[in-house]
Amino acid sequence: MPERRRGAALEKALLDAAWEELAETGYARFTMEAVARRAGTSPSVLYRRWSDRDDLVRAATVHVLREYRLDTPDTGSLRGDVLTLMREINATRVQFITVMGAHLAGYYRETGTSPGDLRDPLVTGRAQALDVLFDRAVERGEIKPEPLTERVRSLPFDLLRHEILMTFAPVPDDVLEEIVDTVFLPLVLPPAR
Amino acid sequence: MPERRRGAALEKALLDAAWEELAETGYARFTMEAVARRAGTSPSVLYRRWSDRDDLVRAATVHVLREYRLDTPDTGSLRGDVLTLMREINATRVQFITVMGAHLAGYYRETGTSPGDLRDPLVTGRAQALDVLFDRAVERGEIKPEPLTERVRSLPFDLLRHEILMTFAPVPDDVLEEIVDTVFLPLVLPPAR
DNA sequence: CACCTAAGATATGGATTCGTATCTTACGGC
DNA sequence: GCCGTAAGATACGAATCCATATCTTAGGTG
Repeated sequence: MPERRRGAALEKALLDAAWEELAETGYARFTMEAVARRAGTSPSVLYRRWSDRDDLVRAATVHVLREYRLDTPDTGSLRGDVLTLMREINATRVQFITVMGAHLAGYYRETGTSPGDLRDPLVTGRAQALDVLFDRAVERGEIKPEPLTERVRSLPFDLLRHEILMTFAPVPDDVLEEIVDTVFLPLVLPPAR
Repeated sequence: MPERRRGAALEKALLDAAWEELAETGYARFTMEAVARRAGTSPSVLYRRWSDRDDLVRAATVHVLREYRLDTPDTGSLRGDVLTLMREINATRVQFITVMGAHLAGYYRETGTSPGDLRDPLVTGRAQALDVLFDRAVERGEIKPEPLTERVRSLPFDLLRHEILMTFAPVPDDVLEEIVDTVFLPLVLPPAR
């Protein structure tokens, strides 16, 4: 009677369910049975694909990671571009950052990894978008052609991530603007005096 | 034969054991039996004081929080003072920040709180130390008398916390210096040009 | 249309842990 | 030196969850 999913479609449904479960109940209460129930199937289907709980957690994380991609904004100013990126992250990644930073603690312990190991692939992807963005700012004459250090370039995003990790919630927009206007831009723009 | 601890001494030993257990095995594998074993006693002693697991976790966190206090450095320069504080945090608080930021995820979920709620009492305590420190920098003529925003004042510590949360490890000293020299000081010192 | 693979349901053994109950024994107060 | 309180040990029922095994059935393949 019920339609029976197969192959890739089923696998995606399982991984999505696992991720949602991770986000909602956390790693400590992450059970195979709950994932199966959420996906509308049974534990056997999970064990057929992943050997145990941690294997599934790892697969779900990688799966979600692959879906994330930011496209490069072009608002005409460095301020607008960076703020657009931050707003995008703030609107779509709070759950991911929360899970990555907090709920996976048990996973890190068992695998000897840390949140940075999950973050790095994302960051290198974003770094390319940032390259374009800073190049355009140089062309417009907004900033000097000397390349910025990686720390300064990632500064607004590090601060945003920090805020999210402290509050487990989206960051108010005026805080985003504060970060850009009182911390980031003063460091990269030539002093206006 | 064995000496039997009582009252406050016993309670402190129990809370310390609970905290160590939290730091070493994480919240997910935090069991009453393990805490009791580490403290050299039995579960009944724990249940006599705290109604359940989360109650003990909460008490242990508050207990450790109360013990933390930074004394205000006076090295003769703002750079030295801030770096001294950062090195102190880096040397003594990595475990606490890791537990606070990551291992307590389950606790936050149940209590509806977030790491920021645990951090705030610490920060307000530190803010007073920072007041003294910035006042001295003004007196020395290092920085202008206009008060800095809270965001800029806490910037090096937020970045330090962020680094620790990403790596679960102490931050290399040259990274601390990089944060201070390429991000913090350029924002608070008058431009040297 | 017959066959085979895998989906999905269900049962289960084993391990872990929670929280309570019961008992003995050390220690402090009087 | 007696006595009550609480420390500490031990046992236990109930619940949870992991991981596997077994079985039925849907759906794709030929």
